[in-house]
Amino acid sequence: MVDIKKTRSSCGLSQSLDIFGDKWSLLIMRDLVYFGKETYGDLLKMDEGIATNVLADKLVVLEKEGLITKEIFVGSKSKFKYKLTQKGIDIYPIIMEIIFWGATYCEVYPEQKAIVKMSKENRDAFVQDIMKNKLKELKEKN
Amino acid sequence: MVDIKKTRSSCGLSQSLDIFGDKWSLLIMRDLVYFGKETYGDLLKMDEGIATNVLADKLVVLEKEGLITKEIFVGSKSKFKYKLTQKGIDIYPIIMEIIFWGATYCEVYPEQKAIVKMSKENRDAFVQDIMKNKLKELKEKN
DNA sequence: CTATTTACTTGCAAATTACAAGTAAATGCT
DNA sequence: AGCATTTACTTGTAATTTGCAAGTAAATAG
Repeated sequence: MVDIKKTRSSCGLSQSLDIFGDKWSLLIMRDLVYFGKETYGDLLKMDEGIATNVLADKLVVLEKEGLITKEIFVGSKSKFKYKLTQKGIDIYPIIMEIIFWGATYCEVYPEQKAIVKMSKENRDAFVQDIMKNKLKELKEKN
Repeated sequence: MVDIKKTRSSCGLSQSLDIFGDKWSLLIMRDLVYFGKETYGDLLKMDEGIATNVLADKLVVLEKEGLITKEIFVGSKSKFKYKLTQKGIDIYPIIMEIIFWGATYCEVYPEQKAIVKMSKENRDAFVQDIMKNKLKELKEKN
């Protein structure tokens, strides 16, 4: 059985939304990029309370789409480590842009508002800094 | 009956995704911002083929969330005009960032790839230019 | 005055998400 | 060695969302 990927159109927006256009994927990516989470258990503890089966499903999709990789923890056979690929790291500017919007129009916690204010003043430097760090981690391939 | 909005967390990302984190909302916004569509019928014709009930539902949500307004067409009683608010226009940088990502990682049509390449070279100017135009339209309140 | 356009609503099937519980291998503790 | 716990899930079922086809009702067009 060939698994044909049905794209709704050849617009980059719709194709992207076919991958991460849901209520959970970007939150998972946020926790991986921003909060440095690495395991299923860590992700499960996210503030928003994701269901176990939804997390498991999304991780499979994100891996299949090449945004993350799954590898065995060194020294432990029962633990897996989810890591971002370059493709996954590149999602970060999108997340940041949404957080910027949210800081203006939603009632977010003051801490986030402050971070946003600070980072907006030098948007590119901020975004690129975090991405560079993630990329370095990725290349260190530990 | 008070309609309590249940937010999953006080993070701007999750709250934003509660509003437009689905497969359709941003495509509707794209057509309004980018392709200058204004009516239900125009939106229904989008390339991705949205179902009539889904479009109707999403328009209600987007209006309730203050991203768009609905007004009667001047000179026609059976037509409605959907227009972006400032809050809606501010979604544009998010859409653009996703299109940028899509241009790198999805198989988008060449035309879009070219536009992205051009606009990436001067990202801020490009995004702000479109937003300024939309804002001008909004303020002309015709 | 009939046909078409415009903006939907309705009904029902299919897919996705939510919630609770269970499982199975690995590890930690005594 | 043996039992409890951790880790990473799977399974089942209910609720919600989406997809598709059809219908409707007011307004306009010929």
